[in-house]
Amino acid sequence: MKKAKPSLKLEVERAFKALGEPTRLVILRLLAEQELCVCELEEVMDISQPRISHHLKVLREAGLIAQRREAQRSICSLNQEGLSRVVEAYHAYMTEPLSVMVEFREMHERLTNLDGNSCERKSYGKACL
Amino acid sequence: MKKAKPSLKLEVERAFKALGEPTRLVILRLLAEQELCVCELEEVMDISQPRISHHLKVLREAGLIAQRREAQRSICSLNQEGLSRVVEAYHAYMTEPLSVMVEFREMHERLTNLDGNSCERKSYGKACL
DNA sequence: CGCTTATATCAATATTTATTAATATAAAGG
DNA sequence: CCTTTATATTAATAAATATTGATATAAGCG
Repeated sequence: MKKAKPSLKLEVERAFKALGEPTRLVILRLLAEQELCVCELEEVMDISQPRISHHLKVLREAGLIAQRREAQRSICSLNQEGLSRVVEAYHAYMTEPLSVMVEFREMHERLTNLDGNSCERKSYGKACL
Repeated sequence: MKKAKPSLKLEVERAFKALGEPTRLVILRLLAEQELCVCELEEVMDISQPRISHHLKVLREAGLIAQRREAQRSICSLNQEGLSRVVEAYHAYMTEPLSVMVEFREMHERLTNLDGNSCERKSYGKACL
């Protein structure tokens, strides 16, 4: 069976996490210049091959790049719509009603019930001294 | 003295890193509903106050939220242009010529000199057996 | 097939980041 | 001032992620 589609929130988190790492930002920027295979990235960036492969996997799973085989080589290319997809997902996440997102069920309830006395409720002890 | 403006790459990295974390994504989503002070976030999210403060700092430094004082309270609000700013910075990062970005100086050189023999150069030993 | 090239995966370690508990600071109010 | 409320900061710990070194897999070649 294929893996279930992650929630909007998880999808957004995964994409931004992939984008928020220096090595991966370099890979993306280089792929913006031209397609590169793994060993070329290795040579240009001067870092180890497993390290490249690891980051490529993260980027691929976030939908930011594509990889295809060509003989033994794995050719990497930038997914041009990558970021706009992420931005769309983020926008959907930010506008989807809280009542619709399961992970917000309880928080939505508490948010609705806010009465302006949140701080007072967290008394700092010494009450009975 | 004020701190120097970070490079485009660092700016982008910081913003995406701020966005790629589940607790912060919740804070952002709640602030999309309404302004909230720290203790309200604490109550709605049901997590500790220092934890909230820590994440607020990260979000603030990434330019994604604003905080203002009102009496003892610190009122947090979503920076509406936050994401578009980030997207613009990312776009600038991805299109700025490699020759212009200092951190790409050496990589740009090696990229230019790629000759299609990157893989062969990384011989796997046994050459002399 | 056996061999080489190219990439992927895995387990162990290092590094970074988040969380907690304790404490410090800031802002009223009596 | 002293006290309470609200938030921030700090040091210690826990958890997540990146890196490395070793090894496995995959694809062409003789």
